[in-house]
Amino acid sequence: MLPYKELARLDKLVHEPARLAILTALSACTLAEFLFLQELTGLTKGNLSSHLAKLEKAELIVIDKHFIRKKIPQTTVRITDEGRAAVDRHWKQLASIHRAIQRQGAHNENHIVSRTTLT
Amino acid sequence: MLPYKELARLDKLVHEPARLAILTALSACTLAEFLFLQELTGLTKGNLSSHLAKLEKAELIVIDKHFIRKKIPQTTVRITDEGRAAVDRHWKQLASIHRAIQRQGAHNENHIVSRTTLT
DNA sequence: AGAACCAGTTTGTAATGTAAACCTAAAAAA
DNA sequence: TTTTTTAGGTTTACATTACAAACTGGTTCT
Repeated sequence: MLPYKELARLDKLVHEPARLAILTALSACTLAEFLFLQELTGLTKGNLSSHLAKLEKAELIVIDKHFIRKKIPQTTVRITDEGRAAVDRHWKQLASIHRAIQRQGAHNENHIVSRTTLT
Repeated sequence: MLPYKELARLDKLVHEPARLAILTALSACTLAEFLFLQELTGLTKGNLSSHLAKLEKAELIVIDKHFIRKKIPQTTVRITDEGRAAVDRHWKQLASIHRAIQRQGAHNENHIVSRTTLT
């Protein structure tokens, strides 16, 4: 596929900044506490909560809500294999698209203009 | 800034897939025709039109609507210096954040879990 | 004249992301 | 003991967004 087309079609579930941050952070953890994740990403609790819900629905993460000593609520999050694959793929895709474009830009001297010159 | 925080705060005007594609394409051109850009990115006319409007409003591009031989309407687009700087910065920022995270991941053996372990 | 086409723009709408308000329970203060 | 504050999130409300579909104004074909 043309690199610009690929770029325009990136998976927005993963690409969205807050979720890319969450997924990337999680892919470096075995398990993460809600509040830890919040500190890491700088998101508000509300936003973190709803982004996590969206990621869980897509089965990219698993959320576990429980209580510490039957008292304090704690939410922990793990990335799924599918989630890890998705975020990995996304970073690789970004890099590969960017490389492809830079190579192309280098050899046509940056003067593409019209449809008629499209190769 | 913590890399995950930086990631979560990326400029969405530039980061959005369609617009990142448009800006990146334009930064490799001196000038581009509307229809050429459409072919390159695979966007529909409607979407391309509204994304372009948004980018123009932010002064990242300049749009010129004119007629060929006073007959056929033609819209051409150029990226501004500001736009070129923004898209350039964005790609560099993505790469640098990713590098920073990979380095960090490498030396703490991927078991970060809770706030109390945050360095 | 009418039909089809071209090059885009505008409109309508469903989904998105965010901040602010809210909830439940525990700990601290009065 | 009652009240207040804090902790750990969730839910709600709203403004913004992105997209597809419908539309516009002109042109060429028949």
